[in-house]
Amino acid sequence: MDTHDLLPVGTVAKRSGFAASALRYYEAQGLIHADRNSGGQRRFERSVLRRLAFIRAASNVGLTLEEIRDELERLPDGRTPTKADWQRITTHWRGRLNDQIAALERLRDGLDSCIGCGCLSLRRCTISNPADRAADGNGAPGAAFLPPLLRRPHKPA
Amino acid sequence: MDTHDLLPVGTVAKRSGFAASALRYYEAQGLIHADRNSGGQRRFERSVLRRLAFIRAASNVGLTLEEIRDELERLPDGRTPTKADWQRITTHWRGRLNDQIAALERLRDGLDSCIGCGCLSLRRCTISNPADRAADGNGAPGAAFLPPLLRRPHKPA
DNA sequence: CTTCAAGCTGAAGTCAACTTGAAGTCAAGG
DNA sequence: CCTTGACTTCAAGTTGACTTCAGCTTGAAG
Repeated sequence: MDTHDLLPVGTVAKRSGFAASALRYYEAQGLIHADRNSGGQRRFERSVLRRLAFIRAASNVGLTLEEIRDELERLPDGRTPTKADWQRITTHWRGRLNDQIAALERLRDGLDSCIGCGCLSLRRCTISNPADRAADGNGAPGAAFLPPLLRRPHKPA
Repeated sequence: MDTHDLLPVGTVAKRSGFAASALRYYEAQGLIHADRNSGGQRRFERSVLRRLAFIRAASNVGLTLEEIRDELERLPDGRTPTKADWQRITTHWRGRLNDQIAALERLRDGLDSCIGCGCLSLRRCTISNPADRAADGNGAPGAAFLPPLLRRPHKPA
């Protein structure tokens, strides 16, 4: 309908919910592509909106931009994912979400089991020591190690 | 057994699993306290280990250091939490974990419902638009908004 | 007494994912 | 033609939780 179906950055920003600065950043990082008009301004194809939806979904799932770029690069340029692509991807994502959920549940359940005990024992407490490591036998409170639990703050406005 | 039961920073680091630099940082941020010996070196009371366990637990649950400090400040200085303290705290934490778990489950279930559809519709897809906002009626793909899902990366070694 | 690991401070660096700012260009309406 | 708002680039700033560095001091062992 427009000049040639190409959208300037502000329009893409409004329609995608990303700030224009984020779109420029994504372009610089190679996650999205933009043509330029004669004056050097970005002109996005409409398919970028779908790509941005993918980016947001992936980032909601907790992937870093680098991982997202990798995943996008495995798709032929600009192609809409096929059913097979999409199954591979969602399988990956679902695994990740399940890991995160499981880690949180372990934490929460450890919390429940601790209610009222007030222990916070460094070597026994599931909350300060979720993965049940650090039970070295030398009497001293064992070191507590971190689980690679969560990803990304994602603080919007 | 030692001079007066006071631990230097390296020992606390080893026993707590935190790096010495992190301990100095926590002291600077007011999360833990250290006395000084005649030469100006930190000497920690053993109770700091329990406090550090608390800090690690809280940070595993996803609290920021600021929130942790607030929570610690609500306890009389250095006191081991009473049963009541601990119940209040774990209730708070459990709520937070449940929120996070629920958010992830919504995401995962949306993912399941999308398998094979390959849609990634900006206005319909639960993954790119988890909170089901952005259904403005004007034909254009609606903006996708972020849920305030997760906290803190927590990337150890 | 020597030695050197361990400690000290304060400033600066790191990481991710952007945002903000400055200074200038482009495009569309009147 | 002029104005205004959208756009450009590149550099620097932001946040949280630390780590690293430089340069110096302390303290325990031999």
